[in-house]
Amino acid sequence: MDTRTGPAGELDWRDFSEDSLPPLLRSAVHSFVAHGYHGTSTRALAAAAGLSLPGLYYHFPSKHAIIVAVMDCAMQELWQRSMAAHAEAGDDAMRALQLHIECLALFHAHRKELAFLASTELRSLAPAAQNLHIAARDRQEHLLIDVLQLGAEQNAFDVADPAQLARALITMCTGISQWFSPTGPLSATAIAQDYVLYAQRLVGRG
Amino acid sequence: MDTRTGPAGELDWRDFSEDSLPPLLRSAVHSFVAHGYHGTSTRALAAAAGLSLPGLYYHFPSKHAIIVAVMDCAMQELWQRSMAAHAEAGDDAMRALQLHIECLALFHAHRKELAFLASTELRSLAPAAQNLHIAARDRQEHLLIDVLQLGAEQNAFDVADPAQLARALITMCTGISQWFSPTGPLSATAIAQDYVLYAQRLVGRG
Amino acid sequence: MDTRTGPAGELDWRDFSEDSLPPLLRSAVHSFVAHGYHGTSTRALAAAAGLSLPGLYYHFPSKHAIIVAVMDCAMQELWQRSMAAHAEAGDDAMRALQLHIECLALFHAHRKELAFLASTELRSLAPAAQNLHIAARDRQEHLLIDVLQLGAEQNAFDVADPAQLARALITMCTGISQWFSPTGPLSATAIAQDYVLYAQRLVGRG
Amino acid sequence: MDTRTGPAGELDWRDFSEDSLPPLLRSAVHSFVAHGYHGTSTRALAAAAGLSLPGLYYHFPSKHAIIVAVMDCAMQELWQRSMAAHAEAGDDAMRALQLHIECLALFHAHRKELAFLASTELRSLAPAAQNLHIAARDRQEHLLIDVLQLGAEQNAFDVADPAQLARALITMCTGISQWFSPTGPLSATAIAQDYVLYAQRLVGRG
DNA sequence: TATGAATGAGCGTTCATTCAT
DNA sequence: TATGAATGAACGCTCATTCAT
Repeated sequence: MDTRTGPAGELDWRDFSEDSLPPLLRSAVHSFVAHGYHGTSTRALAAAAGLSLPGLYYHFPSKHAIIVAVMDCAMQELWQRSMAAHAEAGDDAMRALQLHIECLALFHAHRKELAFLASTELRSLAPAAQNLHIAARDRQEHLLIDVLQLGAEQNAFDVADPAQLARALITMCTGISQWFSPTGPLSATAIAQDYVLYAQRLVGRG
Repeated sequence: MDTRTGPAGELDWRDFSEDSLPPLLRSAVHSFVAHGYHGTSTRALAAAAGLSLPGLYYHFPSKHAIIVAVMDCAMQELWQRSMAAHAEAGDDAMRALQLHIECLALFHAHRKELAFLASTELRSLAPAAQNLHIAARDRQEHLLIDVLQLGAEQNAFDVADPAQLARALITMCTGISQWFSPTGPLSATAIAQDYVLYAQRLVGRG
Repeated sequence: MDTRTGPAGELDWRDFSEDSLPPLLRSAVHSFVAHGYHGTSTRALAAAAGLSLPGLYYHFPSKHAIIVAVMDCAMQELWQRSMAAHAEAGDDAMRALQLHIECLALFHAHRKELAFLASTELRSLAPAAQNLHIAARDRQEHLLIDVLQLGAEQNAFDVADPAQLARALITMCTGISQWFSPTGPLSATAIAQDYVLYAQRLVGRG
Repeated sequence: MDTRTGPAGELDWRDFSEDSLPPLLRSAVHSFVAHGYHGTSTRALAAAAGLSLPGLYYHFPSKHAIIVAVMDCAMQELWQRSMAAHAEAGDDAMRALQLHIECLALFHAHRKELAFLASTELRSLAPAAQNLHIAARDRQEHLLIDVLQLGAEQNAFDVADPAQLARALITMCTGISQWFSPTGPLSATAIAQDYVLYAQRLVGRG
């Protein structure tokens, strides 16, 4: 929840040039996406990471801890980027919506595997971790609801049920992670622009 | 609201009063949704069905065959309802869009678990079954793409990239299965109406 | 142990024209030879016999009872043929040896599967049945030992250890069931003649 | 009775003082002989080896791999001993026959369980492994056929059908593994001598 | 007789995890 | 740090057998 304000500079929420995960988690994400949490064995995780099985357990206390780490990274990265986009938008509801959707779309395109896991493997978490992530997800969702609510109150948007529309917008963006391909015809940036247009239309101002 | 137009036997695509699954598959859907395919043991499936483990294997040759049966039912039911909706719409692109979205939304609300599985457990299928279901999913997707294309050509819609928008619409509707609750404040019918409005706006005619 | 003496005539111990097993046991022998007792399931037995599984259990109380029946048939048939051959031989030790070996060789060629089982699946029998068959096998073996002993005492044979030689002769003949083929170059009759010669040589009178 | 003729490293084919199997395979042989491959469970194998079930699978990838390893050892040991015996015999056909039979008899007595398995569980092997072992068995059989053929051509033996007689000799020796007991009245060496005599008689020179 | 439906026990195998080295 | 060796528990599945019909 720390949006850096120090000399190193504000986070550029549009920059996905650096990978956000340590190598071990990177390969774990790959495996989890391909076969699911329960469909991935610790041996497979170790092999994918180039480690022996006990080597894996040196870095993480359990298989569960690995997916928790993955999902923590996912939620944290999305949250920080969302906060940065929000900060850039200022008080304008329409601008906030545009940047929020752009942020969501970029994230689900550039971090498609991570994003996919975050929405898929919630059920695989132990109850405690699950509750934490549901809270984080709700917090993230409310960011958008608040934007829609604000826009509706300001008559900037024609939106009857902000919560309902927020869910529609979010799942729409989440879907990107299921079909986006970095080698496909559409760049992440182009997709994000399209989705911003979709969002404008959905709030009745397209 | 009986939309049957032909002789007895036509499907009323808005009628979800009857369950579409035999009891054994019904309980399997429940388990698979809760823990995923790989997270559900055959013993759990048998227990949920009120059977012993060999009893389960009397009815299905393998665990895999169970999820294939489930996904077959899902795709087939959605396809038949979609075709019926399409038939009701006739040649009007806007009407076709409205009924298609209504159909999708109703299905993902009323059959939320079945629909959720169909989009979640594709990766758990063996290659052959997977290919079959990818083909069915693509066929289903093209139904909507064609509507959007037609509307665009007729200038009924303002849509630049029908395939792209179709994916957005579909994932939007698919998302319903993740949060809809039959005991929640919104009925499936109400949600479907909202989503039809969303669709109209997304094609620039809302 | 009954060597028929009635009007139907003495058993022709060289005649293998009729199958000695009811069809169900016939197909069971086939399966047991191919995969062994423990490698053959009751389902496989039922299928091979053209029966349903409960149908199998109508005829036999258990899988074990089936192999017991098979082995009973094997031992009984060999015993009866051996007794008939013996009766034909009369008091001449050399003639008794010749006919005994001819009998063994013919049996292991013409009834190769049955004979193979009888020597292979003894270990699969329950203790009680196992003891019975070991006794029958020993009785059968003593038939030959007695012939050798008699011949040795009469100086018809040059045999130091009749029991030892009997085992050699018997396993030699038993081996026929492992490689004999009814479509091969050697007929059962020809093989039997060769083995009679082998036996004569082994008793030092070839 | 050290027959080594070359530099250190030549196998003494009459020396059975050392066990030829690692302990795990040793106990597996025991179990397989007692109950057959299909009648022996992996749990029984593990228990006999003093391991837990996964411990067994740490050393071997499957139950099948265990019996393959056993049969490989059996065939290889017999082959090496046979070759050494052959080398010792030189060009003399009768001497080759004598040593070959001595070698077979000693092997089937001293390695009775291993030898018993090699001739019993061929059918339990998967097709690929089965073909390999059939080839090895045929190669082993041809060793003796060639000796008989050579002796027949040299008029050292009176043998009409070398292949036929080879089978008789081999099954005769194989039979030893079924009744030999190290605590019985006959030593392996004594039995081997008897069987050499049998062989001499069978080739018409006893 | 024959079978559809079922089951307790056990199969071969793999799981996540541990620990001495 | 890293690994070879191990394990209790559970996996998907099949076994021989039964019984109502």
